[in-house]
Amino acid sequence: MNESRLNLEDIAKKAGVSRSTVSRVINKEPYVSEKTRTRVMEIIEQESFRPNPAARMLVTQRTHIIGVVVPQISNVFFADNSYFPMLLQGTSSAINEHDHSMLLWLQQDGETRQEFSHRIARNRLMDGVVLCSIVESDPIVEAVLDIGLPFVTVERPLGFPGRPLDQFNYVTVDNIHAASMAVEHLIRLGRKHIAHISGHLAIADGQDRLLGYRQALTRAGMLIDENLIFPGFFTRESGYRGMKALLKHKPDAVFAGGDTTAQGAIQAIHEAGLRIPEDIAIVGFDDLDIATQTAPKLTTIRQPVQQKGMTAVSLLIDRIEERAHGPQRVLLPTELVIRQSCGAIPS
Amino acid sequence: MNESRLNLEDIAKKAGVSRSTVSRVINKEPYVSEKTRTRVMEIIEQESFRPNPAARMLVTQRTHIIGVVVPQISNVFFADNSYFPMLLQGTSSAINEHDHSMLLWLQQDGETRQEFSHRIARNRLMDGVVLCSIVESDPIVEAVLDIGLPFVTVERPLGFPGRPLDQFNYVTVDNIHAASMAVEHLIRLGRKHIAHISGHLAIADGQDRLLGYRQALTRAGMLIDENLIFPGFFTRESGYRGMKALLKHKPDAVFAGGDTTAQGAIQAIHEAGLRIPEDIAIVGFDDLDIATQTAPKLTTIRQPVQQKGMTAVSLLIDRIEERAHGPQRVLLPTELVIRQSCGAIPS
DNA sequence: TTGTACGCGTTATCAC
DNA sequence: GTGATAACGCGTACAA
Repeated sequence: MNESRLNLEDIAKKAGVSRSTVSRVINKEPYVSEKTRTRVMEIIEQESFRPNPAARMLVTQRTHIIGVVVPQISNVFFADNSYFPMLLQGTSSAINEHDHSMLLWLQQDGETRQEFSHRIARNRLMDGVVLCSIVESDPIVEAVLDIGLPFVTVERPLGFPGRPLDQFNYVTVDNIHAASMAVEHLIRLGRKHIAHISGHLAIADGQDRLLGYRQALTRAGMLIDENLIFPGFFTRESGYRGMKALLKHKPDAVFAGGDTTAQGAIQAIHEAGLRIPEDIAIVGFDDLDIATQTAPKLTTIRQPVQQKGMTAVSLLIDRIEERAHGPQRVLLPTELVIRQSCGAIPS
Repeated sequence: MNESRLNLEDIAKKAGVSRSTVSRVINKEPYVSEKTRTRVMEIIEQESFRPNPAARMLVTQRTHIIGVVVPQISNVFFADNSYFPMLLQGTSSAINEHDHSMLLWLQQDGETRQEFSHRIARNRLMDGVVLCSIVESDPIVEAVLDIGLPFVTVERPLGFPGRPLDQFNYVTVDNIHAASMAVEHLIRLGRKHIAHISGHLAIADGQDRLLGYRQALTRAGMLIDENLIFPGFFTRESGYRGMKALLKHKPDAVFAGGDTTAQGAIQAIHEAGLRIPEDIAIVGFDDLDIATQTAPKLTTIRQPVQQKGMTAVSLLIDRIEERAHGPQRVLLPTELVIRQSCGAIPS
């Protein structure tokens, strides 16, 4: 909102019609003659008039603003990988497509999740929010539920005691199945001691990938050695530390919960003087940019991160505009991308 | 804006006062007795009432929304490095501190800069914008100038024909001096054939770093070999290609326009079977996370990216609230961070 | 098909 | 100190 600008009344005067007619034209309502419509349009164009959004919000009770909430789980946003920038590209694209605007919420250093959720809930500017990296009993989810703000999570929601889980809308990938695919690839290649550096286990993605790892081993009749499971945080650093710890137990393969984690693990493997894939094979998850920049290039599970963002926004706007009612869940496809880190020949 | 909520009138009724008094309390205005103030405050707290921002905007002509505009120069945002996430952390933090909200604008794939600038200018939700990666005669800058939207650039602005440059507010670092520091470091270590892979030369940061490179060589009495200058784009890929091209001319050192660029260059150097720093020394710029993840670790120029974002927001809000009038320029400090990529012993 | 009149929830300007 | 009341700019029944 800057300086003094024209309003509906001014345009109406210039066009020789009433304010309501101009309003009808702008909102593409019926019952306006072609003649007046074009005349009004011309003036609007010529003055490059845009209705005052605040006035509009006030009367329609809609802001056309979508919030995107990014909690700071272990600094993943601002330094560790490109997952969130890609997700934002996705949400931004869809939000733009729907003629909305994107309000971005980043958790601050030293701000608790509780405080963060308060900050979001106090703001009344949004028609709905996209939530990611949610954890069990997440205060952010509780807060938006409390104030009745429509939301979609980019993640399977975890337990929320006392909350009807069937009202949650979300978009994600089948992490369990995808993780199984990764581990089965390693099994197929003859690996016997397959380790796992998990993602953040407070997050569904992390939990489900661990579960998929377990299932794949079990299905193959292999024993699960708890020593070969290291709980990480989706970060490079936890991948590095995890691998260092795992090396004591002589794994011949690792499934990392994310590409960034894999990157850290690769560094640890190299520092130990071991070769990839000869001594240790490794599979990642996400297929971020870095997957093609490691040496050797990383075999990984590709998930459509941008599309997750886009879909989340679509679901959200459908809900806001009440085009959709029941719970909406979308599972996007994943794909095993074979590169050089497992010794399989890329077909 | 969700469902039916309470308004000033409701609170007033519960407190047994008038709407105006409640308004005064909320806006911390004087001329309210302590007694009524606390009573009203209690009710506000208890009902967790928040004034309707739309109504507020309508009358105050202020939205308390700051836009942050990120053009997509060679995909830098969503895949190539952590510069923008860090910048966003900075803006977000300051915006939050000032009780504003952050509207994020990302240029879309396939969207021209012209279209992007239109999309931004059409939106009337912002009190001001932070602009980055601006180029010469940038349509985005032209657009915000045209509509009179307050803005601050995170970059020294380039020529804008017919525009009074002295009205531009910006925050940046002294790129020329910083680049000189980097090159002088290489000279001090005895390097004779120092190459430069530049950043994007349409952007001031890119231009100024190149200039600093030239100045340092000249001051040292060294000849400038144009063959040793490769025009890049701040991306890893341009660093990789640039280094491949430069290797033909046998440089013994490289100053890269950014850490990501340096990362690409390092890869090319290694692939050529050369050693760092023995055969080629390399200095980067930014001191991003990746600077400590290359092998060897990267000597680089540190610039305070988050602080750039924070400062930009402060300047902007000062301008919006008319606390500041003249042009405001802030130069943040840089620092040479010596690691292992030049052969100097970190002191 | 068009115009009138009211309401959305605040802040600001007056009186008192 | 406090309370009416007029804006702010738009959408929308309702009347014409």
